[in-house]
Amino acid sequence: MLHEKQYRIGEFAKLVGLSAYTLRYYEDQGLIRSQRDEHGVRYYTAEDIRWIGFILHLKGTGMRLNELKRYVQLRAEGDDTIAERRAMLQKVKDDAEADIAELQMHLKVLGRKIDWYDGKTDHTIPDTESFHDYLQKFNK
Amino acid sequence: MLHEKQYRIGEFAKLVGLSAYTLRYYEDQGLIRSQRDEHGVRYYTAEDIRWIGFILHLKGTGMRLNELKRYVQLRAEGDDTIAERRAMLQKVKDDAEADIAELQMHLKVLGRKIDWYDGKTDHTIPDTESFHDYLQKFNK
DNA sequence: AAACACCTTTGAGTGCACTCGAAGGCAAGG
DNA sequence: CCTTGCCTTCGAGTGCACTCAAAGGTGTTT
Repeated sequence: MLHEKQYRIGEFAKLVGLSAYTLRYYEDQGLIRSQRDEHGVRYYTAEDIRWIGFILHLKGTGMRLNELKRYVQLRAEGDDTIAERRAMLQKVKDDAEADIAELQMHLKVLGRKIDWYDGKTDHTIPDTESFHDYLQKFNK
Repeated sequence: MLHEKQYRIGEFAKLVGLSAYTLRYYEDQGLIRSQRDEHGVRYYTAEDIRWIGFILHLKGTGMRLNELKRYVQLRAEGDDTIAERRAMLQKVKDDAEADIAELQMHLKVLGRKIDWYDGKTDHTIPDTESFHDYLQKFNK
């Protein structure tokens, strides 16, 4: 504990894959905190790595900075806000799952277009068959 | 054929779920074309609905307007560009699939955080166990 | 006659999340 | 002593894809 490694912003930035600019920006926005040495220089610890990691997971699922701010604020308010935080995450999760479903639907059509190109190229699909007609076959 | 329904921009916009502004913008960008009546007023047909539908699938998989422009341009150049178009679509598909994989990885953590909240709420996870510790259990 | 839907060009505004530079200053290391 | 890395505030710039308004026009419907 006493000797936990401390990272200054430059090193920390590389470690978490963000720029120092972005880390300061996130701090301004209230998403992260930093400790300061006797000269006011920021430093971070392993705990901060975990926290950034977590918020990057949230961001990665499509959560916006504003929501993230709200989440962080609730966290600071203590355990009474667990239900609300849980609900936020659930919504983000549901939304992301809906996004995936939609994406997969689009990908299906894209895949069929690729197949159609292949069919045209190797003449297993007649020259006269349009992609639209080809697509229709799957909607039965 | 002779009596195929023609849609003016307002009606067409509603039909495809875009604004008239956006349709004109897409036309400027060379993504779509429109026919004109004797007064210069745009009109669209069922064929245009299919085309917009297709480009919305492409956009939906993360293709950018610039790529879409390139794609449309290749299409206009004829069948010689099929290989290149196929390759574009394949790349977009691969990228989208990678995005989904990443998203699912983030969602996994998010789901575990939700479970952890539930565990805290119903006391099936000890008060002392941090989310980080809880998460570790799954990495074996 | 007015309202409505469309047309044109042009240019500005929006939202999000950074990203960077200026300007001025402190402290440690080679 | 000079470079490097950090600090501050502030404001501007970036990229993408729209989104809209201005200003002036045509043609159709009520």
